Amino acid sequence: MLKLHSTLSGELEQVVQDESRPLRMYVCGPNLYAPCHVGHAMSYVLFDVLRRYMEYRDIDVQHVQNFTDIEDNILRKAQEDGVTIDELAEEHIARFYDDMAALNVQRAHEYPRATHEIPKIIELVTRLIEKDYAYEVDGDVYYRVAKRPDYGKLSGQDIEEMLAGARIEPGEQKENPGDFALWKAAKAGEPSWDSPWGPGRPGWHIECSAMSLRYLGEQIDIHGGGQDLIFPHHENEIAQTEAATGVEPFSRIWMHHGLLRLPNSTEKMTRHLGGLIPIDDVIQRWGTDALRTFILFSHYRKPLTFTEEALDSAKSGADRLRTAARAAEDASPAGEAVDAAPYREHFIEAMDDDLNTAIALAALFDLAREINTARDEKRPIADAQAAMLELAGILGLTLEDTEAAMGAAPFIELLIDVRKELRDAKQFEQADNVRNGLEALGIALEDTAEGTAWRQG
RNA sequence: GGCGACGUAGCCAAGUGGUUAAGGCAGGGGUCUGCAAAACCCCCAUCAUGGGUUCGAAUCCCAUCGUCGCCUCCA
Repeated sequence: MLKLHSTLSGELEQVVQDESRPLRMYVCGPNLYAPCHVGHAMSYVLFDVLRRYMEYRDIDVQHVQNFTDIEDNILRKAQEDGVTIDELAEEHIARFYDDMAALNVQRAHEYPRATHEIPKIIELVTRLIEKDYAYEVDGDVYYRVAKRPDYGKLSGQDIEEMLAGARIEPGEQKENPGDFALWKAAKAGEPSWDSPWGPGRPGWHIECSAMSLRYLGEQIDIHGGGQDLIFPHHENEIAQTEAATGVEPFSRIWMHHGLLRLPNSTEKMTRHLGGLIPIDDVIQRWGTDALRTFILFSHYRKPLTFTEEALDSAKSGADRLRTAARAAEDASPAGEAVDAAPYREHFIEAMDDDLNTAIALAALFDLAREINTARDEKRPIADAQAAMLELAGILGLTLEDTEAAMGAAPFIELLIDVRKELRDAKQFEQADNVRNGLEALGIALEDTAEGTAWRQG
């Protein structure tokens, strides 16, 4: 039984699928004003692993992730670049899909965009006004926080405390400093949509509520995102959605992960501050398996620091798994075959316990050792290797050589033949030149009793 | 100031009351090899500090020091 920690209850909650429908998972996606960085990769890889594992455990998942394509940063960036917000969004959505493919992240079932959901947003705001949870002032619509006694339940904040510290920006006409905008009246030059309150645009939090309601219904099973979204974003989503539907809790489980920190710093990575690391840079240098291994080496609720050393270490580890999973079995194996069952059980036990990927990986490393030992002893390993690839696949690890290396395979084989002739002639110096030359290109040769194998090193 | 986390070997990191504190990386010593590489074997921590609770604590409590996140637009 899979259990996940919920921020709302502070405890482990059982993940169970309602028999009448798929399990509903909503993950907060990016705001589309800049490319995604490694911190986003960490988030999306985590939820990808969660989904893959749930599916492995025969849970049918409906996975929705939003694109927020209207908010202050996007308006500002579009203006700076002299493009429309739509053009800006399209550019970053295309890049997002490329990044997800490179990360081996499975596509969500739906990727709704805020600006494509305006009717649903207006409907939701209207309902909140009707229920007296929201009020309109000069074309702005605000959520009335004080009407919700349990406001703050997710972040553990006390409403009185928060209101004491909050401020009203100039030009805002809130009843209460803690109130937040559901709808913002259009300013000159900004894109806007017609609404019962005049032309305007949605506030920051409302789009997620609207999209979640439209694509997943009034109550969902898992709502996820980074810990930086707990307040105010998710707190406000809960307030809006529960007020509008009367259904509590809006999401059974609120799942939040720790944030990635910058190298040479102890602070989190964020696009506001610069110094970001684009996802494709990391994948080009270390590879997808290494990046995913780096992320999964620690528990998702803890912060993680991005360092080159840690990525190198993760890459070496991933290579070790790949070597064990891909090594050729002896031509005529004999003796006791490796039994992967105990490792599979260990893996499942770890994953069930709030997605303990560090222990799940440890189980794979233990299995790798046993496979390697059995291979040395010429015992059957193929079944165990298949099990290993299956379990690694749950973590989204392919344990494959890159396409570039695969494309070069015929040439590498040719050089191996040449080197063999040199070795047979005891011309070791020249043979070593071939090997060293390949190594410089990232190809390592390994001489075995059956001949010479090569791999990416 | 409020709320929430965290501090385990050279590095990353699991473990949250009870056999010898997972796993990875790096390092040292072996086996194998023409030499390597890979692989395998062996070695490498008493858990920030100080108290306390307990038969027993890295695990619970208190204090101290240090670090981080959130407290309105960030995964």
